[in-house]
Amino acid sequence: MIIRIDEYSDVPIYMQIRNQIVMGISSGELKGGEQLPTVRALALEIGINTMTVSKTYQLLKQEGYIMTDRKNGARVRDNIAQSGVISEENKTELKRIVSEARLSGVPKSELKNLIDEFY
Amino acid sequence: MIIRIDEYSDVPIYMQIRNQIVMGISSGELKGGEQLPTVRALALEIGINTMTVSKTYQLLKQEGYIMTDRKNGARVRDNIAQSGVISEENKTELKRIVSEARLSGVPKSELKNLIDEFY
DNA sequence: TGCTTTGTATTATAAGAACTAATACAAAGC
DNA sequence: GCTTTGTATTAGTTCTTATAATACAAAGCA
Repeated sequence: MIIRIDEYSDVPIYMQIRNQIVMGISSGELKGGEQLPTVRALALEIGINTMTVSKTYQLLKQEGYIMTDRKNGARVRDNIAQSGVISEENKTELKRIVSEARLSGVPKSELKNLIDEFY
Repeated sequence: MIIRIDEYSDVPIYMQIRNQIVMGISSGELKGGEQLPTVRALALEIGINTMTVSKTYQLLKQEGYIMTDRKNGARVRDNIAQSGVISEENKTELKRIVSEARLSGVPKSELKNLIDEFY
């Protein structure tokens, strides 16, 4: 999987990596049990510090998306816990996005189409 | 309109205010031409610095949501420009939210219901 | 004319987050 | 023993955010 960093984005690098991996898991591009690049390999590929990647993996591990150990490196978890609910933060973010889209004249149907596309 | 600040949030204060005003405009709670609180009044109410509120208003003004002048203070714009498209940032954010929701076991229908609720 | 109120500008400062750097360590495999 | 893995440590830089204390220009009003 190719990770692309937007250096002009307000989103921190470690969060951009985290988000792309989460989206990769959801889309099926990254499958359960699949090995992720080593922290050193990914840091070298992107051109950033190894600790930044390490912190990304720690975050993903804490969130339950991946597992890490010194034997196998980092791998996508097979059974990701399903809370069944959307976090309050994401709900508020969704409301903000919908509000901005609505004020921009984007029709509701287009938003629903994006849900279909991303789900 | 009541502005509530979550002091534990990662979202900066000026951005929390900005987002709540944008959502207020979209929902209709804030109407075109309506006067917003003065920077000093809002700063006092929330318990923050006046410059923080001022910067929020400058941002909203730059984005085309409000108008400010020394005569009338800050008012919601009557005719907000409609680009008709969703920004790339918001599209990516939406994809992230949908991905996380899907991995959490939230059904697609629930996301669409939220679109209906927020639009 | 003075006073008030409006948003805004200025300058300085503090605090925290993000990222880098250089190095080292423990655990496991070969 | 050597390598590779994630991780820990310590230090430092840079940027953003927010505050503080004033001050200013423009307009309304008494």
